[in-house]
Amino acid sequence: MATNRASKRGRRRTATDDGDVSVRQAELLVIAGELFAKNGYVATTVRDIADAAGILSGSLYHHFESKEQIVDEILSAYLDSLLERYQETLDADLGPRETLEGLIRESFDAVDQHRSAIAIYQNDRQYLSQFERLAYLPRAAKKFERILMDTIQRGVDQGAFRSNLDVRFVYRFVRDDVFTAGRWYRPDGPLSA
Amino acid sequence: MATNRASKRGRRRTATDDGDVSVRQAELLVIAGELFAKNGYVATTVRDIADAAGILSGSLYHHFESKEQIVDEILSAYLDSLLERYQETLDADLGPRETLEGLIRESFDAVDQHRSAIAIYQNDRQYLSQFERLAYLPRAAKKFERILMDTIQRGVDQGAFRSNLDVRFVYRFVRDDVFTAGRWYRPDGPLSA
DNA sequence: GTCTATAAAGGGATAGAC
DNA sequence: GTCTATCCCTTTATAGAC
Repeated sequence: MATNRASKRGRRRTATDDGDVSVRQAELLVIAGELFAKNGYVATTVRDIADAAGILSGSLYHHFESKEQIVDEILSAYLDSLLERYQETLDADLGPRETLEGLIRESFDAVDQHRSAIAIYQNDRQYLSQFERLAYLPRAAKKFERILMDTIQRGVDQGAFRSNLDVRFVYRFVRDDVFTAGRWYRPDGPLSA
Repeated sequence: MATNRASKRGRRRTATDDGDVSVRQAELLVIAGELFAKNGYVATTVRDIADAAGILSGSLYHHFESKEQIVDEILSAYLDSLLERYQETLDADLGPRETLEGLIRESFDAVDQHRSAIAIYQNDRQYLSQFERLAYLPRAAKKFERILMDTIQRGVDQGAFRSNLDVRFVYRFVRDDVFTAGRWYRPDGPLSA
């Protein structure tokens, strides 16, 4: 998914760029992310981003090839990181309850590092999916859904969770709560519903 | 709030218009609402709306004075209706638990009639609030928050709810679940958390 | 109530100087 | 790495014919 795309993608590199996103690019991504998260992708203009960064809009195109690339960098960084952590949790081969708790904890931890990305993902995913460059968004959503639902289903099958649980309902519950970015998260594990 | 504004507002009335939104206007509002809900307010152009309605964009301005008015009509209809139902529930003078259940039920019932409006309210509220015409949005949000939190607090004070309940947490929980439009609502009353 | 035609403003993006 | 200058396109909105 996004990782493959990133490596295929030909970024405009400068001499000081040793292979990853440059420091200046990273700064600009943070600024852009906050604006996208606050006002939405479409409502945020490249001029808004440049203004906030203290440069002119034309200068942005030294760092990024398009507005789409900017949001792409933000979202793929978030999704790649979260998926990687999910995979590690699954690879630990724990029981269903511990796995689910781990997945939820990873999701909540991501809130800190990727607050803007989560808001953008939540609000603009549907709109952004129309662009080929961001076509991985619905695929990522399905992937996360499958991981969570499989884990819940496994818990029901093995008797770790109540068998009358509506798996799809629990999934929605977990997803909505996790993605409601907030500061009220303590690692308890809300598994009752 | 929105009700006062609506009566103050001078709408462009036609001869067949007997005081409320005309049939054609209502049709157009449904079409516009679905587009706004799906793609967002900014990403939806007046041409998109006109196309979906089978007319040209200029013709829309026979029915509405601006794009802002269109979204205003959609959102104020939703908020006015919901607030009215909330008020009726409060006026019934029930106990805290029954009141809260009633409020939640009303919120869920509104999902059917105002599905588009809810999505718009959720996704574009912050952006739209910058327009004077829609400055009532944050005020409405605060009003609903106050009603729900007062009810919960009353329940804690009177011993109807557990006293170690974090009132603000329960409020967020209720709000997020209510506003997650879905088809999985049966009137149970999730008061445990 | 809709269409034609168009005005006025703002959007993303580019080329080349510095 | 940023600025100047500008192109081209899309957007909202209007005026008047039908």
